[in-house]
Amino acid sequence: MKEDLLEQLRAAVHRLVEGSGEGDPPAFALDVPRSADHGDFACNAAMVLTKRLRRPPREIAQQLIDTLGDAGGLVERAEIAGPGFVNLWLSKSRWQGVLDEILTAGEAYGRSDAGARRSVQVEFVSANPTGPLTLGHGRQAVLGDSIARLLDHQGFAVTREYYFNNGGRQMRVLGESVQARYLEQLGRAAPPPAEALADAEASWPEEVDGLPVRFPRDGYQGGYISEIAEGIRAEHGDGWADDADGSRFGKVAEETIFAEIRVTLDALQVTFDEYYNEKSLYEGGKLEAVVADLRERDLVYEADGATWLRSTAFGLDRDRVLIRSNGEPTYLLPDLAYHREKFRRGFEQFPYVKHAAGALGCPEDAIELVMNQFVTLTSNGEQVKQSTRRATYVTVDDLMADVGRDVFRFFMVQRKAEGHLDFDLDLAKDVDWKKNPAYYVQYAHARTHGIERKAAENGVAMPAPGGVDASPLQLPEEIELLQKLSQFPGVVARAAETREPHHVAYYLRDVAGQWNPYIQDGTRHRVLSDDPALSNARLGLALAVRIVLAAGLDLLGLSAPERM
RNA sequence: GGCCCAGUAGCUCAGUUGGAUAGAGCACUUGCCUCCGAAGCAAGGGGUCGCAGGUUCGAAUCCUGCCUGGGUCACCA
Repeated sequence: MKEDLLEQLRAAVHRLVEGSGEGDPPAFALDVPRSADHGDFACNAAMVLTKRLRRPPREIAQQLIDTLGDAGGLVERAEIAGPGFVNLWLSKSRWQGVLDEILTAGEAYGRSDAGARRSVQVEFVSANPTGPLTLGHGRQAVLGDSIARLLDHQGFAVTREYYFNNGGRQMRVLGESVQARYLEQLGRAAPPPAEALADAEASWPEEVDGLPVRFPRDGYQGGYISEIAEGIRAEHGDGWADDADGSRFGKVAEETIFAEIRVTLDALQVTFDEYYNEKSLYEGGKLEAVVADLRERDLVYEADGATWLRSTAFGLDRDRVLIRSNGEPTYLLPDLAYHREKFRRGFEQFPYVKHAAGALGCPEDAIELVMNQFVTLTSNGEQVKQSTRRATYVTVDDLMADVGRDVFRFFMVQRKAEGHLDFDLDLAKDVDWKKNPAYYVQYAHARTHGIERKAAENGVAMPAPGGVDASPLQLPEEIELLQKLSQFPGVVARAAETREPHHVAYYLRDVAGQWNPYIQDGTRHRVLSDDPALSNARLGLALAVRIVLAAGLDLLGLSAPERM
């Protein structure tokens, strides 16, 4: 609808500027005005053209209107307003036509082949298996999944990938943490003093009450570590007590934790096509190859026993360590190898959902970072730092147990990604989740089914696509509803392009915000009436609303219930 | 201190490729269930869009400076 009009306007503008000199006509906007008094659409072309045409905007506006005419039957009325806006009204029948367009397209309404099946990889969550998923991970999970759904909806061939790190220092510390708890449980080691644990700077005694303190300085303090140790004890008794290193413990811990992460993701209805293991990069000489290639380009040098990446050559602030002096690579090296592998696997674009950790100097435009800030927690009016290691966090499982998947997802996707998401723990307990916008939208959807059930009781069938005469839809609120529904394809396209699913969430709230009052005010416009033609048209409207709401909810990963 | 993000109603946030009178939810006040679903509807109060300049027909939106909050500046990831 809007595109058709825009095309007509472009043509009209083109005719106006003909012979006025060189260059393309300047860009102008066609917007849906806030106030209905300003038309179905408003165009600022006349004001934008003043400089070029050297005439007052209102004069140009009049000329534009004359040139545009009825724009091939689209425009019913045009007015000049304010400093030179051209306000345009489309005929009612145009808007009524939206109804059948939606019903005919059905589930496909709003879909697009803009992506042309190009392959896109969305990599997200990518939490290392060192503990349960926290709210921060949950936000990434929901955000990344919705972006993947949007891109798929817009015709891209999407691969969802979880890249995880189970090699290196982090996992070693994890294993040592479990081992220490295991030995503590067997009475062969002593836990570190509580006050030392609480203080990040404190030093630890070698032993307590004659027992060695085995828990590592930067160990993981969560209760789940002890549970894993108990599991090992239940299975192996004290058979692992004399292990010199923690690698066996680390393996068990990794497997246990990863299994739990997958259960959580499952509950969120977030799925992945691939779990890419950092360890696989250590094999087959991939890391060495990266270093060698970089060295060839003089981007690598040795200093202080470590191997450095000359990242200042890319204009970054400082150089980074690729391989530590103890021979262990930093995360950066496998990460570089990982991205190179991505290209080798043929992906063309990578919206790369990660924390705002900063790009690693990869110059390819194809790597996109969707940054999202941490979820901050407040309790008693104070900020609580989330830390897996120090076991100060709220898990996805905790919150989902309280509110369920749909509310969780809506809550997480409702705010744009780069903003902070502040989560008040105390408020969360008091909050009435039934007043959540997620329910509001789902309720609007369920009501379309309620009406269908009522119609069935009355022996009235739902209209079939292609067979709906929408002309009985004459009320302003009915036309406005159709206008709103007609915006869905544009909203989805923009959300996919900008990787901003929150636009969909707000749009759905708007649609529900028009539909719920419409249904409620049954005195003015009952869907089911004595007038068969009117009933049929309004049932068609209910179906159209249902199609759009269901499609939108699905893009956000929410269910579209038939009753609540 | 450098860089990044943010500052919009009491609270949480939309709106930012420049458009007309700045929006929503929550909270608060007042009404509404013999009526297609009250997880709802109607009405109401609530604002120096952090501050100050600048750009122009027009600025919450763009530019400059400043203030405030957060993040980040490791041989952690």
